[in-house]
Amino acid sequence: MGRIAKVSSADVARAAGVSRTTVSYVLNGVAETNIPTATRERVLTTARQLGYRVNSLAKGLKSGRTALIGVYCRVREDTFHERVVHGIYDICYDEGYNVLIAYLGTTELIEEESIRRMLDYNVTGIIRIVIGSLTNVEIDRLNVVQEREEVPCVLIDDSTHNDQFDCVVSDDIAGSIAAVNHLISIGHKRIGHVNAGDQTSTARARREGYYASLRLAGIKVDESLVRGNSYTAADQLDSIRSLLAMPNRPTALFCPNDAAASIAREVARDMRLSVPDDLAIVGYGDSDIAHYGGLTSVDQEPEELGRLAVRRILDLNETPHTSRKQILGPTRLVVRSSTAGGPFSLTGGSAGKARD
Amino acid sequence: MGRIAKVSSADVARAAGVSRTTVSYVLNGVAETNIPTATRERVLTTARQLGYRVNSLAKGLKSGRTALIGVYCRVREDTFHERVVHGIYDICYDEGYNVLIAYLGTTELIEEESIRRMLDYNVTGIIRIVIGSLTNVEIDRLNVVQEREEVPCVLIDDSTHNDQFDCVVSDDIAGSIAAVNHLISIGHKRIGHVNAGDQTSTARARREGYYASLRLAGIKVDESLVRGNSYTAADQLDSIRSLLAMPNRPTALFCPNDAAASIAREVARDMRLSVPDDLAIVGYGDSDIAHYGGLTSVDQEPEELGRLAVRRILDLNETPHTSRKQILGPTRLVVRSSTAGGPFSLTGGSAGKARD
DNA sequence: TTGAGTTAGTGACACATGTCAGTAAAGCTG
DNA sequence: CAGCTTTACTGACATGTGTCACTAACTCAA
Repeated sequence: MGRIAKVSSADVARAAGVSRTTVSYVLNGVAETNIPTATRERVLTTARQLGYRVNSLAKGLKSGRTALIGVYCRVREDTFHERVVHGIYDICYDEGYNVLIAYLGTTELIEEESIRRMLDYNVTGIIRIVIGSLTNVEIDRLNVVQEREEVPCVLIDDSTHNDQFDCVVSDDIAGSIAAVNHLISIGHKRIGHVNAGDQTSTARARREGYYASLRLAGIKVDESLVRGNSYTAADQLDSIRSLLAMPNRPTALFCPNDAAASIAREVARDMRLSVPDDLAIVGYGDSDIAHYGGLTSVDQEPEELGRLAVRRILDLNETPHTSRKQILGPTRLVVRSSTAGGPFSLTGGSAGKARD
Repeated sequence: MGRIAKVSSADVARAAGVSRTTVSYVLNGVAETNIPTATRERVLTTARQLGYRVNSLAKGLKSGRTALIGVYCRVREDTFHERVVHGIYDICYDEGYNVLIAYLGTTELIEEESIRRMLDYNVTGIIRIVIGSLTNVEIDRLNVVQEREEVPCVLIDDSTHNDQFDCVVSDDIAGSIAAVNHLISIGHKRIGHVNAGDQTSTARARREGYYASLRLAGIKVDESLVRGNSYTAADQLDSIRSLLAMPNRPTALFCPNDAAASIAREVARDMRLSVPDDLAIVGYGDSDIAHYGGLTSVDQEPEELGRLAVRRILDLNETPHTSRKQILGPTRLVVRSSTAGGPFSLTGGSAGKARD
């Protein structure tokens, strides 16, 4: 009934009739020592029989490093974080790592303390999922972690500081080009862009992709079709209303996130504009909003961003002093009824599934 | 440049001119030993000056328990998980705990191993976020954790096994009653329910709430208005189509999740039915789908479920042998345009915010 | 036979902590 | 001032590892 005493390597040693050192050598596969296969097998089988598991705390205490990876972000925003963390766990599981997570609020104090607590567990690395942009205080703090504590840090979804930190971002330019190319390919020429400003690297890249696509297609850029300067919903609502109020309004909108696309559709509904006939809409991120709302969108495959980040941490852990690297993740256009017409169906996209 | 050597309690002892034992007593506030305030202060200030932090690994190794709480779930489903984990972190932060997270796939092996890894770190407790229902294998495994390893377990969002496990669920009956009451209050009498079957406790409770609300209002239950028997999208699509194809079809639908509500709206659109005039729709969960799609929905406040679960774990940790408890979390009806009409606005609900 | 070299393995330390048992000094009491 | 109690503190052990340095036994060529 009571707690089962955990078996230690000493227990295994006793049962196998060897010293604890031998057990350790066998279990860690130390190459320099030559242990005959007979005893090696004997140790391994008794370890298995006793259900031995290495004590992660003791191991970490001794070695100064645990198989833990810390992940944190400020606040929840649609399903992006969660998909990233899912990808992070994928690789961590395969590599024998565990994931320590923190959801910070807006207070600086909490961030400081949360990072310290991760370091208290001697994590192998820290992944910061960035929404928006980092403050100077945050940058300094991460620099301390990286330089002084020598714990590798990787940023996800922000390449603004790619000179100071390793970062993993999805290829927003390629994704945006695919999105706008799609609109062009179904006949649109006046395509509006809900600009999200210069603050974030994602907003800059998505706008850049928009311009690039038009250029590639030989469509002259009309600057009056690019409006807005932040990701805030209020600003997006304003931009969309003003775009659709133009005398020769755009026939399609490329939005930098699904929230904006969703707002656009609601505004269109208010204006009695039919989607996609009067107005085609493309969002970005392939969130549940897009999946369930039938919005064409660009999937950033956040899981893959998470996987890439973990792999980078593990690389840095083996060869610490490589130069900073920016890694691009894939994107994928998911076409739905907001650009394609036709009746509603359940297919397409990977963002969401039914839950209870 | 190099790694800063971490300060140990021995360093503090040396600097303060006392023994390590004294440092330990002061820092842990051991009551039995009488340490004069002078030395106590001296120890505390030198600890602060040196930036001393207790080594969580050594502490955990010695005490057999770490300030870690393990959380795991099978797969991502809209934003529910993430909001729960956010709430979990809230309390964990306040109480000095860290959160270990695992996103399992569908393989049994991964679950077994993931739990074992958490136990390898001597976690204080394990929280299982249930989507759908538990298999017998899973139940057995959690029982082992709880009984043999004596690590408290709490289930979130499933009360089916409330005799064996502590669980935290949102009050689905109350939430459903509020939702259906709302439909009744705006004049609906023929209200359909997209039934999600008997497999999950949430589905049962939401259906029960539907019946209860009708009964309270004195509306006779028409069983032909209750269709479907699972949470799968295909089944829901069938049920909704069949409900809306009835000769005297319902004027309102109460759906057991937002995915179904979203499907209902798309089906209505295909049928040229106006929402909410021809058909009012209420979802459940207040996910991003609802928030951005203007769906009236019931917010389960998943953060609160997470908070309650952590508090329960901490309680169980202090007084282990209390009997199993089922804890109910609050719900909140969020009215939007799918039942209320009026132009689109940005207010209402807490599920989502704009992100980059 | 002897010295060198190999094989197979072990003892002991260090990591940072919590805590039990012990102890020297001081204070108090009769 | 002996004897007891209290104060203020410490030494030593235990937790489970990884690993360095060391050794006893054995092999083998000269």
